[in-house]
Amino acid sequence: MTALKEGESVRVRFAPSPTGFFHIGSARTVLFNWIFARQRGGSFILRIEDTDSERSKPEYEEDILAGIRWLGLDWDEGPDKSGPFSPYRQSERREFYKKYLEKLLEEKKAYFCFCSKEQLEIDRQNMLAQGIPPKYAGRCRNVPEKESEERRKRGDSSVIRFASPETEIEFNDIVRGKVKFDVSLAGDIIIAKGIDEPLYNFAATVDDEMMNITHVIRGEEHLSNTPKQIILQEALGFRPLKYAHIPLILNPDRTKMSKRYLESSVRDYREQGYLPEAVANFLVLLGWHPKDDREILSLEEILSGFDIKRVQKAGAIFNIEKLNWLNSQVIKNKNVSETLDLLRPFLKEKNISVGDDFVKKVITAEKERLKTLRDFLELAGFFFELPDYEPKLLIWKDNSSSATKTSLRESEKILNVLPEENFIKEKIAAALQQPIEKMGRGAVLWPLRAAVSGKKASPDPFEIIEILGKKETARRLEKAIEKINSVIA
RNA sequence: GGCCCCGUCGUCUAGUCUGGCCUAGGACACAGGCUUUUCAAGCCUGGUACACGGGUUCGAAUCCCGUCGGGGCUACCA
Repeated sequence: MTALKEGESVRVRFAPSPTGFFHIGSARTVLFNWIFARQRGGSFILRIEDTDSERSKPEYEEDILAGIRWLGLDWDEGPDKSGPFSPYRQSERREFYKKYLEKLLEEKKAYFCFCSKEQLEIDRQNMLAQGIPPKYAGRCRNVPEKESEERRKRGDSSVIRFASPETEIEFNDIVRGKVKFDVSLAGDIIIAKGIDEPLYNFAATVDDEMMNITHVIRGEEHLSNTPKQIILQEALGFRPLKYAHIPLILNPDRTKMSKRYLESSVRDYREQGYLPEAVANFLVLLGWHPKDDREILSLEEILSGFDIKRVQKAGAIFNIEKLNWLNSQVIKNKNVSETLDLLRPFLKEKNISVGDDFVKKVITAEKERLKTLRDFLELAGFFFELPDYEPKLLIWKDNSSSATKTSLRESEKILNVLPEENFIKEKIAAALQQPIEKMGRGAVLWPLRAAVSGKKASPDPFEIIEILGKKETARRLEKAIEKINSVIA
């Protein structure tokens, strides 16, 4: 990348439109922008592009802000804090757009267009039928000033079009290299619905200039908007910007990621019990790879190793398996109290309210099995309440029911005489040595484990018994014996 | 359809600019094994990829051309 001039600092922005919950693809765009700014001591600006008042909702804006914070990222200027270029919400900046719109109109670089949507659609179909690329033919480009004014006064509905130059635009994209577009193919684009209602390409161009943005890092879907914004900049006498279009996140069928296949909003992942570190780590790995092949990275490590020039050009399929693995690794690296705090909202959801000490023991026993925090509910639920299970679960391999009963009885007897203070796994294991020698490990331990967990898979019985304690273990063994009796009878 | 972008294991990718060190490396997933009372974790082992076709070259995943395939955009959305 070209070095910046002395004293000039990097300013990047994330400019979402609050028309839906914070999307996972947007999260990656934020991440890349944030990294870019932080690596260079620059500024990261958050700008809300809510020019579409129909679709924009305050709750979506809140969700976006909350999502960015959740990821552990921050911004220097934005709608919630004042900054040198306030306001940072486009709906509050209409006066600026109006000023530039008037300038364009005055200089005859833009004009009012009175064509109806219906007429436009007919034109479109005609061009398509003739095999010509559909674009606005410029019918209203030469409407005399007077007539235009009269028609507007009369109340004829109109939009503002940019009188697009017939030219080719070439720019150097940081990730894709040289990209060339023939601007004339797009025709005269509509830049505003009216003098107070700017549209995306126009508003974004004005703001990027006014907010002193130096680099635009955004998703590939904006690649074809770039030449439109460049011709607007040129017409307005604005500075040129540098661009980086990052590859899209894809569905398994390689189309743009959507709800059809996978959860696509950040809040979904949070609610499923993914941790922000894992999500950020995963997202940055979609399109970029660390030089030394170490893939489990903290934000700090990402910051020191990431290089936007090395990001992949092709889109990347969202591979949930890898996210799961990364998430399990992050969980494994948390200590017990951290994990407990992370788990609290999930526990609350299920109305599990037992002492922290007990939950901590359960966490220790189950932590390495968790892919997500939510898994804890399913995996460790039996510690809080014994699930109902089939009697045959108690039977080890092809042992008989009566042998299973004998084994369970034996274990029960031993555990009943084991003093409460000796309910720690080593002592429990030692106490059970005798029947194990007599009947074999599987014949003793499988029924025991099934009895205290009620599940096909769980931590080992010694650990479970220690956590459950003498009383609860006895209760569960009794229940198991009842069950096996019912089979025998 | 038009414009633009892209194309290395099933997936994410290293390598491509500056051709040889690539009999293509890593990770996830998968299979097998070790451990073992189950599951998980951990450790070990394994298989699978340069889209295709032509060139250029002593030599191509890497350079050139073509073909095919995929995607994005083509709004009075962003």
